Amino acid sequence: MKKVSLSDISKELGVSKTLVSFVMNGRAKEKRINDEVAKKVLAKAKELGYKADYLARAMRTGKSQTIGLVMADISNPFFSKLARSIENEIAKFGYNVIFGSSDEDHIKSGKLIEVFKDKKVDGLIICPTVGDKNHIKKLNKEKYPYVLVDRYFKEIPSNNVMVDNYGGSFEIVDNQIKSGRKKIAFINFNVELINMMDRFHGYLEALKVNGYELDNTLVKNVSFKDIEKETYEAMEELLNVNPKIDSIYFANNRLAFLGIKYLIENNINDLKKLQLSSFDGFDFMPLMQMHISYGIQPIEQLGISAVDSIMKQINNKEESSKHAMLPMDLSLIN
Amino acid sequence: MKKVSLSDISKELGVSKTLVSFVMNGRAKEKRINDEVAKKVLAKAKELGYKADYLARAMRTGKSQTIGLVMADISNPFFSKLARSIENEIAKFGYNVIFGSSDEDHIKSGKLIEVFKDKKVDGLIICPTVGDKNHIKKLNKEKYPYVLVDRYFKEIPSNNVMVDNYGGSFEIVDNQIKSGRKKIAFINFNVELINMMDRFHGYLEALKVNGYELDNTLVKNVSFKDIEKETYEAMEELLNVNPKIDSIYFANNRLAFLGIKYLIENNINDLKKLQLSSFDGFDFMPLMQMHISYGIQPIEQLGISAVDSIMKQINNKEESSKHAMLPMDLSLIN
DNA sequence: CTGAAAGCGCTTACAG
DNA sequence: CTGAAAGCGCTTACAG
Repeated sequence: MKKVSLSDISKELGVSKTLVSFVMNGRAKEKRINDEVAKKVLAKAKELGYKADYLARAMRTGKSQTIGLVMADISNPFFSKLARSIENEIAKFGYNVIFGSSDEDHIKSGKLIEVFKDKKVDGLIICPTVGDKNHIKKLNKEKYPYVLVDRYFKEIPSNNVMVDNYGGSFEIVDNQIKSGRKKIAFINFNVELINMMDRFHGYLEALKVNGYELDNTLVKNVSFKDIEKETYEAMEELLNVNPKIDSIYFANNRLAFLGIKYLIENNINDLKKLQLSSFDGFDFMPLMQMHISYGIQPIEQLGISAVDSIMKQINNKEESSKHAMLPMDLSLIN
Repeated sequence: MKKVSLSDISKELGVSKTLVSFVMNGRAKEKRINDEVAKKVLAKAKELGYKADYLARAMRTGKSQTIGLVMADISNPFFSKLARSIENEIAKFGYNVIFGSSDEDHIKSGKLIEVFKDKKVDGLIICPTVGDKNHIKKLNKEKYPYVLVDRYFKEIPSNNVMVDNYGGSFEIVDNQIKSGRKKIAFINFNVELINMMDRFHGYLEALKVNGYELDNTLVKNVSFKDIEKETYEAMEELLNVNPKIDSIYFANNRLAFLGIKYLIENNINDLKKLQLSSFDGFDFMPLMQMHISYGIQPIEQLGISAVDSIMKQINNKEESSKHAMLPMDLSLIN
């Protein structure tokens, strides 16, 4: 089963490669090629099992029908669901996706971006890390099609698709307050990711609107690398130093998972005394010992919007710097 | 920042493209190129910011430095963790991975395999679906590098990396019996995936070894597509028809999740009466209301072994049809 | 309506 | 030790 090329067809039929190429690319009408000839070409192509060589075409046209997806960690459910949504949506355009995980390390994400560009992806979908500013600036300068997902930089113009972190966070905390909680602790990451900052600001605003003072001893920031240890430490400090805490709000599901793990391991499970909430959840949250309020991120829509943006850019239909924001869904417990 | 090509360097330096190519590919010594000349080339390449065009090279050499990963569903934690393991491991060889989800549909997986081959991936890592036999046979015939993961076909030779489904399943059920359970129900998928069949056989063997009779009313098989509804139905039938059931064993974590959801929604949570076990788990299983015994699949090792196999094949170091089997880890509750 | 030819940026057999 | 040249399989401006 040796490779069939354009020239095999052209030779067998005694026509030029040009003609065959036009026909195979569906440009027969446009190029006003004789119907009979076009049919013959198509038939012969089928007979020989011709399939255009992807690499040759990609090299010539500069289009690879592939996009690159750079995110923090494909094994994290948020990202794997996002990846799936992107896969499904972009398949509609005949595209595939090549992916890489940065672990929130901008050295890694920078390398991934470069490699994917080398591999001539037609566009990039990126969940940028804090240090990715320069990479984004570079993409802007090169006018390389890309869209940021889940995070962006206020000071750098970009196409991006975001979740309403601020609004969702506000609602969750506001609900805690409305259900009578007085001392609401907050555990977040100690990085300057805009999505995490916005969640903090939502927390602040909910306090303010309800006439609560911010108590800095109630706010803990843990590092991404040492998340297990530091979350445990944060829980311990919160509960020991401040025994009046009656609610803990986790900035994401991983933190919530670890926090709940701590509580269960330490037999702290009186939900009347201590209520829990999390910015986003896992499927299993409703099945746990510790009931918890949580937000539901519109992950599928996030992927759809990202693909929409990148495909518009690839087809030159979109101006740059479009900021999209999707609302959160909430599962609240009183 | 226009593209710098080989010939740019060769022109500037007055040497041939051949020479530049050799130097850039680290074959200077081998080709016994003058050290001075080689250094000059390297310096000029650096000065100009030369980077070999990936597509041109790939077209010429037929190597894309990319592998294709075909699995059931990237958003399923098992597969997303596997994807991550593969990503990490293959990065060590300078490779990237392009992925696609088949949803256990062999039409989809067949298409993915074809597309990835079109895109000239150097190898494929595949979690095959039941209907993929012909696709695998075709790959065998073409001698295309691939390795099966998590499933394989007994009647078709292949390189594959498996988990010890039979042994792990045996241990789990044996543990239930040893802890005094008399009527152990089993919920599985109704498909002929070898991994699921092996889990069933492990269940059978544990019964047999302990002198239990197989009671067919205790075994339920649900479909992949209608999993939620059918798992609920299975749970209902099991518990109503057979009130003496004192243990339910789920063939995978998704089934366990749904089964537990059913139990919680129906307030059935007396673990003394009804014990639970699952072939594989989720991180959160220890945190749930319903305690459950579960196996822990060596996912990371699965990815590492798969990459090992595929890279050996790509580098022509491995004969075909190597069957690897990795042991399960268990988290058992009495 | 159709074709000869150039070119994308590499690699490599061949020649000296 | 080095180079001229062919070729991978396409696409497309140009010419008629």
